Amino acid sequence: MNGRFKWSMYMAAKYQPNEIEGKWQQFWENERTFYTNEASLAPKFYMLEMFPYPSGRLHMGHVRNYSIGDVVARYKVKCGFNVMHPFGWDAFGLPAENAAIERGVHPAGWTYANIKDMRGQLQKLGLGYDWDREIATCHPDYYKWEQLIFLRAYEKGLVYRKKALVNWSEKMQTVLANEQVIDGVDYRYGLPVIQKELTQWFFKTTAYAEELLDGIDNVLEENWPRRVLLEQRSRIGKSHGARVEFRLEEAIEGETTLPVFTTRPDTLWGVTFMSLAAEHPMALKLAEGTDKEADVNAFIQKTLSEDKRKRGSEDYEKQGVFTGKYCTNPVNGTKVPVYIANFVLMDYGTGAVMAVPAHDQRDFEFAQKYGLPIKVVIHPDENTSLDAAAMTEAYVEDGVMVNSEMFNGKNNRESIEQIADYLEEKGWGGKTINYRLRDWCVSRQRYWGAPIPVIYCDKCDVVPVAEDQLPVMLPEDVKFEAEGGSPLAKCESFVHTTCPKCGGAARRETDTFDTFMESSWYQLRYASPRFEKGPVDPAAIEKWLPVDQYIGGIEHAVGHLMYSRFYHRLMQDLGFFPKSVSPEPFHKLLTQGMVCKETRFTKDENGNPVWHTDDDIDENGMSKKNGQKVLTGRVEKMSKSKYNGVDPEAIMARYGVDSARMFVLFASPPENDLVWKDEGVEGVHRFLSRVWNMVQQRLDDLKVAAAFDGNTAGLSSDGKELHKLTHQTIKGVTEDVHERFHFNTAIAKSMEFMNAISKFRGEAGNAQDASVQRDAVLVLVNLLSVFAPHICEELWQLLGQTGSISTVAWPTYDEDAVKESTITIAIQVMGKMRGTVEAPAGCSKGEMEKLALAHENIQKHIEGKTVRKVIVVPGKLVNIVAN
RNA sequence: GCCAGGGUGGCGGAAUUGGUAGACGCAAGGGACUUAAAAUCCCUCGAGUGAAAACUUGUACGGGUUCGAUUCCCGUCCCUGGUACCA
Repeated sequence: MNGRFKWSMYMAAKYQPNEIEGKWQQFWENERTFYTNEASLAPKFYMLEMFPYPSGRLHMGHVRNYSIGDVVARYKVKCGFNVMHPFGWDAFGLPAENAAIERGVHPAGWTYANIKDMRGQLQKLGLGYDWDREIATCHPDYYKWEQLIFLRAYEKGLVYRKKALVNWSEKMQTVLANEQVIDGVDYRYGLPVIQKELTQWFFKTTAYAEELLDGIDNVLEENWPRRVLLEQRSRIGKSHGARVEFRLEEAIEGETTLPVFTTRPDTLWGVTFMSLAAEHPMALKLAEGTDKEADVNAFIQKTLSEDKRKRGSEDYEKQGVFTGKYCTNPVNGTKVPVYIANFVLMDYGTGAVMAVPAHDQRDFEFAQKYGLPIKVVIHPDENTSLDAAAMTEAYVEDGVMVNSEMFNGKNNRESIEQIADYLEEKGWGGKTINYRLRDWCVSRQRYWGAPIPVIYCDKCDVVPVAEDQLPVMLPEDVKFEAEGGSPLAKCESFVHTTCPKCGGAARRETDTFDTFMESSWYQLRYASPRFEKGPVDPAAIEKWLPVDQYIGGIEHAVGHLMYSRFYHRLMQDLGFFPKSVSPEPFHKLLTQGMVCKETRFTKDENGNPVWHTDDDIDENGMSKKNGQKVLTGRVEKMSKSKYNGVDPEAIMARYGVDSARMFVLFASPPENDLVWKDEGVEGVHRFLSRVWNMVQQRLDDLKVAAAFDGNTAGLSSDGKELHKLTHQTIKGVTEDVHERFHFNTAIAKSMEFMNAISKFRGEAGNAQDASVQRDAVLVLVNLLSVFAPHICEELWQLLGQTGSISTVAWPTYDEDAVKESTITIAIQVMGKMRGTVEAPAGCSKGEMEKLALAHENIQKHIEGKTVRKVIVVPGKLVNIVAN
């Protein structure tokens, strides 16, 4: 013990997380540490993670998502922000209905029980939420506002009805969601699913295409992951082109022209036929009453009955049928045959395509198959011409226009705009912009969702439910069966109603909303979760929106994130909150990676894998199921089917919450996939134990030491080093946490700091050393408290500090204290490392060069050579060029 | 096919602007303590040569720019994700 601090002589208590964690969770709840203070004048910070579906079981993906969010929220609290960090439940959805069918439990009961269970599990994670703001989207107080928003949008013409195809199972007499259809058959019986047309409700998302693009350019560009923006841009799919109207031989239902969209008006003179989608409204009409009618009908029926996914697949054979009709190319009066083709999509452009086989590969293949003419209108250049008869594929590159009247000899790319202007001038079409984005179909033929507030009357047609009649409640007394259609449609008491207009007998809409409707505006509702006069309190929106930091899975890159961006603008335009609020709901986005684990398996007699959990394997690596040697498979996303999931509760029970949280933060940066390793959790658990033991062992010294006054003069050289490292660590950790969210490196720096503190032994009797050690330990606990809050609260208290570490200010560093007094200079000869030398900080270039040349090993390397040049990077490196 | 992002020890990952590659952790090996084990602590740890000092080599592969390249440029291979008859 000579020259050292006394160590506590009693046996310090071992780190036992389960004994302290509950206590501090209760403390935060009692003190309302993480509840928003509406009266606070501090700047606001709205922190939000994507809310979960209440499946009933917390999984590691949740632990990761919410741990990341909690670090940011805790950090912002410590930085003095007035933080709003709410939580809720995306509570409508299919699993509840499946549970009802399979186990006879009511979706509502099942859902609320799951919420209770999951809330308990989350609270055990020690997450700092404002539970006063909790919402569940299946609650009428939530969905009634959604119904109101829908009605207002309907009034404004932003909602409409049209026919659309759905997946229909004859066996089950019901509509299936896309995920319930696997390779064209249903998930339950494996029987065929057909496409059936139903009238459904749509939001006019397309009206916002341009605004959604503007938001990306003006607000999100720097703040959202590039990947997500790219996916959103490509989903919106803006493309410039021209509309061209081909004349029909005779009017069909009053239509005299067949409009097409093309991005290549420069190939207009090369059109040799026309292709229509099978769904095109004119498809059936064209052949009506002709000898082609039977063939055309058969072809359309065949195409429509095929699975959407199959139609989109690569090896799908391009087929078509001639309608017997022709239309006329306005620019040159050429009559071209009209075909129905199975590769033309009704969803894009006008559902009709002008076919230019010479310059489009699909049209080329189609023309060859059906013996249609190929007409070249672009040559690669003046000296190279194409021969249609000799072509083996379409020429899609740029070149010189030919056979195109007044455009002959011109560059095709440069002529595109002029041709569009020419069409406009002649009244044959004109410039246009087309979007890939489709209107949003919100009708779902399911029970467990928000009812669409509409009534159908034989006399008055479609009648919206009066606003004072909202909510249209989801009835509870319904039967759930796998077969026989929607429970809501069979619920007589729900369906039969009176018409609000004429008072006669009428029927209610029995479809419910897509669950993306609920998740599109929950971030707005959180600002005033119990507001009774509307979906949102405008004052609260002005105060809290936008969300400053949003965190969630990359799988929502387009779906949820596109719908909520649309919905935010929609609600703003409907006047629910003012235009002064940002048009974007989420200003910063972090998309975290998946939680994965290696898979373990044996093989059955057919060579197919039989997945194993860790518990299925004995200590010799053999299967308890079949006695075979267990093999290790790829690292894959944790899933029930692969048996590679890890139960968060088991981990928490074994290592404690802080270790579980810390591991998911330390194992990799948030945006990467995380590979789960039990040994890794043990590692961070060991680290936390070392912190715990260090504080316990030095507690007596730490408690009696005076607060460090910042005066470094009296410190021993080790003391000076520790003081410097303290400030360097604050700087490094702050930078890692602040914008980069690189918690893995922040934790690594804390570990290095901890290792240095453990090694530190102050000079005997040096009070300044004792103080600087105290300062270091307090800083360590403060920094770690955002990652491992429970142990840090306990240690903070143990160290005799008052208050909660959760509300103590984040430490700040002194720029001078961070600076090194001596620097290590790297010395290279011809760019190769040959040694290092210590030099005082601020050492001049000349001195650096002198020190480098004097280095023993360097002399050896430059011996007998001429020094041509010496490159000196101040404070870093000297490179000697010699030969 | 197209678009995007990657490829660094046995593993997860560091290296923020071109300047000492491999921080931190895991695993592994060796040692201390113990009757023993666990726990804990100490040491080693990219590959090769060497007793050591040191040297060679090394960030998918092949080139280039540079005094100097994991980092910048060109080409190739591989992986992951998104998207796909988009007219």
